[in-house]
Amino acid sequence: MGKKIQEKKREKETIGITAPKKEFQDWYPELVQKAGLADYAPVGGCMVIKPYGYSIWEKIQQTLDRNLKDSGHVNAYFPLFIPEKFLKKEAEHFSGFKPEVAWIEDENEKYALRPTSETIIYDSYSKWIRSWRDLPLLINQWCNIIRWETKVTRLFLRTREFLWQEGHTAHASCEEADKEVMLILKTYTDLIENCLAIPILTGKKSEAEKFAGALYTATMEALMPDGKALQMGTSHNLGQNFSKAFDIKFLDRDEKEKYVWQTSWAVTTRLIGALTMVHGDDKGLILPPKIAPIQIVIIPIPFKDSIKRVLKEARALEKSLSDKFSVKLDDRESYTPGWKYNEWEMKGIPLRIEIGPKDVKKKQVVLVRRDTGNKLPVKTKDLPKKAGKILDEIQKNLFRKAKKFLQDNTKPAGNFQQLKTLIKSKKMAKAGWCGSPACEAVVKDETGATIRLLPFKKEKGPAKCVKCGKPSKDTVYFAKAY
RNA sequence: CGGGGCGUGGCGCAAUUUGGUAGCGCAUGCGGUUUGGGACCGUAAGGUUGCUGGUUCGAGUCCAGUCGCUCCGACCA
Repeated sequence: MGKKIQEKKREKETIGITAPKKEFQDWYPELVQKAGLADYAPVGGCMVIKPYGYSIWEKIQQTLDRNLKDSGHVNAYFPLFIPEKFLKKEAEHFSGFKPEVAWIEDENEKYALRPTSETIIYDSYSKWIRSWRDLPLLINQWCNIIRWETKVTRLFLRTREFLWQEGHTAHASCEEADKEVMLILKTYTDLIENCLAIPILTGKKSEAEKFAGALYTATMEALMPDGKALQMGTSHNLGQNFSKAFDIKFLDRDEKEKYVWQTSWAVTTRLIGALTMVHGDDKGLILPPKIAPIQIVIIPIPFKDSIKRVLKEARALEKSLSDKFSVKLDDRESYTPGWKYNEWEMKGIPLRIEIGPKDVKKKQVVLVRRDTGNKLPVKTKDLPKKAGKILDEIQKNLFRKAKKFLQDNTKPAGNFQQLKTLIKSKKMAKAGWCGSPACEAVVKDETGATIRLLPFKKEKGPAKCVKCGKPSKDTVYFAKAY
């Protein structure tokens, strides 16, 4: 008897996620696969985004696309293949991307599979832009990107092909381009903090870390549970580097011919990886309500003598909730309620409604929060209002928890030894920097950490450079990165 | 690109040490009983052991090569 129970227990442990979040290296890929987000592909370095994972991407797309269109951006599509001579036109850009470009060729020409589309798009811009009246030009593209990484480390975070949107704008002045960079940063921040509930730090990249070919790069950085920073999105002011290389000129109001000022910016399917890592727990994924493809799952408790009545009630619930929320009624007969609880918890559905014969009798349902696991009986008539309120709370709670993690794991480093210790203990370090690339390089060499960003607003911090001890120019954030 | 690990039904594993013709759990199909936290009984189907070659009467097992996946570094969204 004891033996049987033991066997039973062991079996149970093999269902669902077996690795706890503490064992982060195992937990993450297991969760991604078991929650139905993605799978390994039969092609080296590539992944299959499964329907559930893709539906999260679609939610991200919808949210961002709407906001971009509201601020005057339009979508277009450019070729996957970029002639080598285009890619070479901006020297810094080319040398930056060269190591990870995949090529195909025919008898006439060698083509890059786009690692990013600045060059192919700006060839068109040189034809389209003639006058100040053509500006600003605000175009976005949703597409796939190829970067032939030598090795793949993680689903969603590093693959040879991934999905993204890339915005490419042209403006009459540097100030306008600056404004665009910040507008996009704000749009991204809204997506990432308000919808994905992931707190971020924003600032500029150092010269060493900026986009190849940019004047400067604005970045959003989030901290993952293993202490590594994840770049969530970037927005670059390209200055006139590309417009000079691609001859994108316009006649301004003052009748003078000028080169345009450009920006480019992107977020990728990597956001799904961040979402998974930041909010997930031992039971699986936890999706913030604003990005969850399914916000509420209804699980009927079927007893033989009451199943019809319960199902009828469950369907009525689904109908009454579905104009306000995205609802799924799981009325599959071949799975027990307990099985379904675990399944939908693994998939991270924020709110579960249980309804059984007892509830029908009492004109109530039981609400269960994914983030806290709390169960709460609610009168059916109060349900839409109450559900909305709880979903709001879950959204806020997830952000609050992630914010606390970010704060608790960001510590000041007064000297190099402290910096080393912090990085080793998986923290993000706030430290002074004299501004010299040499100090930056030594830190990277000896700790593995890079400058993730220089905050836009100068922050108070250690007065001396963490490496050389000279007066600090900026307070910056160091961390290892994905 | 450097170092480690692993490739056996869909998934997780056993059999490899000592060569003898592949087994278990989960999942799946069917029949039935069930269902308030991963139900149970019965039954069926499913594998040229990553690939190529070698040794042998005989290879999942030994040898060589190769491909893939994965972890740790370097590089990168």
